[in-house]
Amino acid sequence: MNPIVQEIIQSLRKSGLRRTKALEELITTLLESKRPMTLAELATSARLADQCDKVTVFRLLQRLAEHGAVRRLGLHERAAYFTLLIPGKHSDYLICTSCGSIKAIEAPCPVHQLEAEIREKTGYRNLYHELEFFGVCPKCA
Amino acid sequence: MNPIVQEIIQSLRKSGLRRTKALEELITTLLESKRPMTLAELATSARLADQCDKVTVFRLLQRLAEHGAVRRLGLHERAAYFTLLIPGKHSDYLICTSCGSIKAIEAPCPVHQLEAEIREKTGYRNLYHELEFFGVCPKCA
DNA sequence: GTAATTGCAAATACTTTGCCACGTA
DNA sequence: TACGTGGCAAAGTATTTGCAATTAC
Repeated sequence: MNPIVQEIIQSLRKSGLRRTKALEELITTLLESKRPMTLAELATSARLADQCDKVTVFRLLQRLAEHGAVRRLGLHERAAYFTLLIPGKHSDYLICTSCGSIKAIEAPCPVHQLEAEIREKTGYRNLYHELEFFGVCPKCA
Repeated sequence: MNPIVQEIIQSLRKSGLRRTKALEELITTLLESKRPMTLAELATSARLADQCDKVTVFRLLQRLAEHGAVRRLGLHERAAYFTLLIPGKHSDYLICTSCGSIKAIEAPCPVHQLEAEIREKTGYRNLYHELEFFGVCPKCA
């Protein structure tokens, strides 16, 4: 099994979470995905569909978010999107408003400077940001 | 009545929308608000609560969004947020993850350069972005 | 054995649609 | 008059909770 998955689970176990098959598969699925996924997508994905109930995936995501292992994103859909939170990694996204495709943006994020300013000037704690670009992709146009 | 509201309604009338009291009050409310608002907030706001049904507000917002007069935002809540789209104006937001307060950020948006690059390199049309900062505000911390 | 985890069912929250009456132009 | 608009009720979609059974450690 993927050593990064092992590492994440190890860290979670210290917080009292138990190592279950569903947890393992969920983290693996999120890690393999190159974009955020919805609860419905996760629950019906190859690794999880026959593994456990949708509600279980929901509760796992909830716990993982509480422990800072995943982040819940907006991304403009009615359903919430989830992504693994890996220290040092950050993604902004490019989303097609027509077909809904989501791509991570390669370019370095231009927001860190402003984020630092806001942190200083406003005194907000645990600051992070979410940046998305919306438009109609070439295929749809 | 506010001349900007008049102007917006004029422009909408050219697209076939009719001037109704509810439309007027909705646009005025959105214009007066310094932050995006949810459907529920709008429907129960001073100007609209006794004016019309929630469903009517919903449909108005829908029409306005279709005609590019309002934009629907994510902002991480379960409910969608709406904001008037005024040419030349753009806001990024600072949101408290604890109390949910939303503030527009004064500083100039640092993303336009990247947005231009993406427009060129990817060929996406009608590109725009949404940028939010999340953190715990001083009051909540 | 104990506490975390799970499944299933049901409750909630928010959004969206249908249908017919009404108002604007 | 004609067609956009409004209200009310109901359906749809996504999320969240309750509780008893199960599993990890």
